[in-house]
Amino acid sequence: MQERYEPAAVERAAQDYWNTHASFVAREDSGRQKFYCLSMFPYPSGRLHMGHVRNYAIGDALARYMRMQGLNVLQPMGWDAFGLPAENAAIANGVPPARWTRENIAYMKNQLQALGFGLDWSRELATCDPDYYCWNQWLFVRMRERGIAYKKTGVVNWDPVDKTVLANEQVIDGHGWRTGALIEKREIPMYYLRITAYAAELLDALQGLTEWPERVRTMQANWIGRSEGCDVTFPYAQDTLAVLGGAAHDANRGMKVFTTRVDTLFGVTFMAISAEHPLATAASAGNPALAAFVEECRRGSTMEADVATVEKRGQNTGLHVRHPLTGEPVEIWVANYVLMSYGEGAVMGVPAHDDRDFEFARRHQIPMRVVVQPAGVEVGLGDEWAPALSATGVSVNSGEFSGLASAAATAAIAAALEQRGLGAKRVQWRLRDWGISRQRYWGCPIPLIHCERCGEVPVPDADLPVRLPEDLLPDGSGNPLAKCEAFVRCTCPSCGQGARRETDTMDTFVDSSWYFLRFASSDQAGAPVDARAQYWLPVDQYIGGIEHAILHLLYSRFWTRVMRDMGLVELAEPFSKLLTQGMVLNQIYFRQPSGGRRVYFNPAEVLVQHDAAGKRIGASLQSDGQSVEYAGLGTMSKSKNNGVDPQTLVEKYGADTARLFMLFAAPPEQTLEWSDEGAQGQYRFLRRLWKAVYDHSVAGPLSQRAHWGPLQGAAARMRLLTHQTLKRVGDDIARRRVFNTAIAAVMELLNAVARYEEPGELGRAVRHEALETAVMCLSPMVPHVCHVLWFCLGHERALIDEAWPQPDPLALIQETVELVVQVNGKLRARVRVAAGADEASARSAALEDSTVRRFVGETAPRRVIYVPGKLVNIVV
RNA sequence: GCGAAAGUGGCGGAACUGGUAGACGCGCUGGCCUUAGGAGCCAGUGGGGCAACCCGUGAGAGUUCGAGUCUCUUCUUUCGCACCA
Repeated sequence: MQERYEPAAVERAAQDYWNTHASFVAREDSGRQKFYCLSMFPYPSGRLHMGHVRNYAIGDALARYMRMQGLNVLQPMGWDAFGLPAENAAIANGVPPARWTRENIAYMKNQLQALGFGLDWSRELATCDPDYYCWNQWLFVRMRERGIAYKKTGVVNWDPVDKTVLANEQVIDGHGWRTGALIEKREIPMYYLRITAYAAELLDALQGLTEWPERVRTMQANWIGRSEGCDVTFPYAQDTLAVLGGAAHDANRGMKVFTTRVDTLFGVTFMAISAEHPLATAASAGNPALAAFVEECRRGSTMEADVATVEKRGQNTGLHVRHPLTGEPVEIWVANYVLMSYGEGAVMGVPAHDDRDFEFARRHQIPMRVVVQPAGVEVGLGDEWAPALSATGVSVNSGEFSGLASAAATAAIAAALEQRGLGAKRVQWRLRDWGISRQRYWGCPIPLIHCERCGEVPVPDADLPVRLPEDLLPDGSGNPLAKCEAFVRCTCPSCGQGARRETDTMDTFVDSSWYFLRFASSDQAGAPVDARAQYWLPVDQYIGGIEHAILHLLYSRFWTRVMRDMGLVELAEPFSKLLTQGMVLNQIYFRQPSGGRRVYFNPAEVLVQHDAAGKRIGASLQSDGQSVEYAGLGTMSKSKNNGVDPQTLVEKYGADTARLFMLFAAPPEQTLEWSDEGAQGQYRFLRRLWKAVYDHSVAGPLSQRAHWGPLQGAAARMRLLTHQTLKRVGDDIARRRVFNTAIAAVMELLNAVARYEEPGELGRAVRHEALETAVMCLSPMVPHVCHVLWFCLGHERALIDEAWPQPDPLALIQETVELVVQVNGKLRARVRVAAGADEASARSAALEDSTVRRFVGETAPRRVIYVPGKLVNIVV
């Protein structure tokens, strides 16, 4: 063993060993309990970033720990390889997305391997490979057959200059990112997946996901958004019928809305419809002011956050509906806050009992009518009314329903509506069907053919996959597939005549909605999954960013159920246990020349000045010594120039230090702040560990393995700490899934070993056990250095193949324990008592203490609280 | 706007089930060693006070023998909002 810790050599040796022994190639074995550990696969953006390192360090630590517990572990890796950045890179550099993506994959695979993650590369997949997306297409055709996939129109962001559909990300403040043109909303036909058919099941099953973070379950439940309410039809008045003409689809019925507060029906003073509502278009015909407003609403982005924060504006159509119970005319307004994509594209306006309607009515001087009197609130319609808006109470001004409590009024009014055929109780979901059509090149082609005679025809299974041509170059103006005649021209599978291929591709969320199933049988050429999925699934531990808490996880839960209903898999829930990892942040530094734009400097180039107490007092740029401004913490990004390349870190300190820092600096679920000094500190720790093992092992092998009898003094304390550490680390990893405290525990153990100076063979044996335990406990987190140190400690077998040891109960026995003594809840003393001391002896021990006596005084305690083994609280 | 979370020393964090606030690490201070290094070792480090002690977990209230932890109000920050992945 050499004295110096040299990470490069250590890591090469360990990785060579794992590779030659195929340590991480997983095989199905029905006789062994499996553990499927999955970290979300990366988008191949070019280089690994710190978020990846963190994600995979967590997953690998868990996988290695479970492997040492004797489980049959599968930890695969793949590439979420379709997506917009490849097209952006193509526009910027003129490189076809396929080449760019594949080069990135090759580079990043090298980086992952250098970090020494225990991955089964034999199952590697990339979603841009026809072997994979073939099954997206096959599954899509099956879903279309079953009515899960269907076609309807949807709203997209349209850039009128580039004449192209933009992603939300490409819309900046309502303008196109490249052209700067004002974005318009445009309706186009698209394919949707009927996720709403599974809404109830997806919601109910959340209760069974007890190993998911509570907040993720809450967010999903709110997203699915079950609400009980009532459909209400407001019959059209004569003026509206005249505008709609006889052709309108529901002209003879009326305007349908959904409400959760039908008890406020008598408070309706207006109706609000979306600018995209058919009636809005019809009413615009002879009304220039309205037409201008509808036109204005068509501009701007489709994002809900934008729509919801926009100033609530509206325009009266001058048309009316009739109140379903009173027959009174009600004005119809077009309002910019009503979404066509949610519900019916129309809402009833009850200003006195809804926040948004209240604001809208005030702005447009629409009358308000109070119809619910909450208990103990003055009726008034000024600002003071705001807290009462959504309250329930007793119905007033509601005809025959006045005097009923809100719940009773809801039931009675719904019944009255139903009797007239103008309404019915219904459950409404916030969840909308999933639009999967994208007018983009770098994605999975939707396998459809448009034939003039036969209409829309799916591509027959035998002709799948529809291969995406890989040599096209997007230029920012529309989908290059649409201009590729070689792709578009085809023959109709049904009539044999010339036809045109669909050029829309699928949302990349489709790709990631079932990749975890494919890993179980990635070499299966005849089906998307096979019987091996039954062995490996569900994923026992899924790890990924909190930003995926809703969409990706919900789509995957939906997709798995669809495959279940097709008989392809038996499970419904793909992920048993979920860990949502926090983001990686770094400091942001900049200078702002007067009148100029901010120039950002990478924190690595910045020198921070401290005062004598260690407080940060300023920062300057290393190169010129002039000061720079500190702008706080932010996620690592190019625009803020605060990224840290993991490659540099690995080259400087090695993979083990990179992993150790990521696991030590924060618990997995919290955000993590990058710190160069922190990483150095972890490197220092690994060096100390190395030195400790070196100093111990140069003295030669142990003369004999110890037979542990009862020990005394320092040796007993050392063994106690050793086995306490083993217990703590196991609990931290297996139960709590936290690594920072596990690592801290080993640091404490190593600090104690350094202070433990007992000479002789007994001392050496105790020290040996402590060091062995430290190496064992750290090995899931820093596997390379531990692999080598394990051999240095005299073992023949590789550490990865060792079984995780049990703590020795004998070493954990303590004869006395320290009790905290409080007087009136304030800490006053500590006393040692026998381990199993009863209340009487604990109490008398506490009262013997001089400080305690001083605070208790001469009077008898009013009450004494005793928590065995922990504390005595004397109340006086 | 709606939904979800988080606020603890100079900094990252620990305190898991209501029971010792600040483990572990970084930074900083002093010292030692030295073929001088961004190395290693030792000691100190929440604030106040000579001390006994007192004060301290974003702010404000409450429950309790006891609150960082539970309840309510409030402020700030972060994440998601359906075409970024």
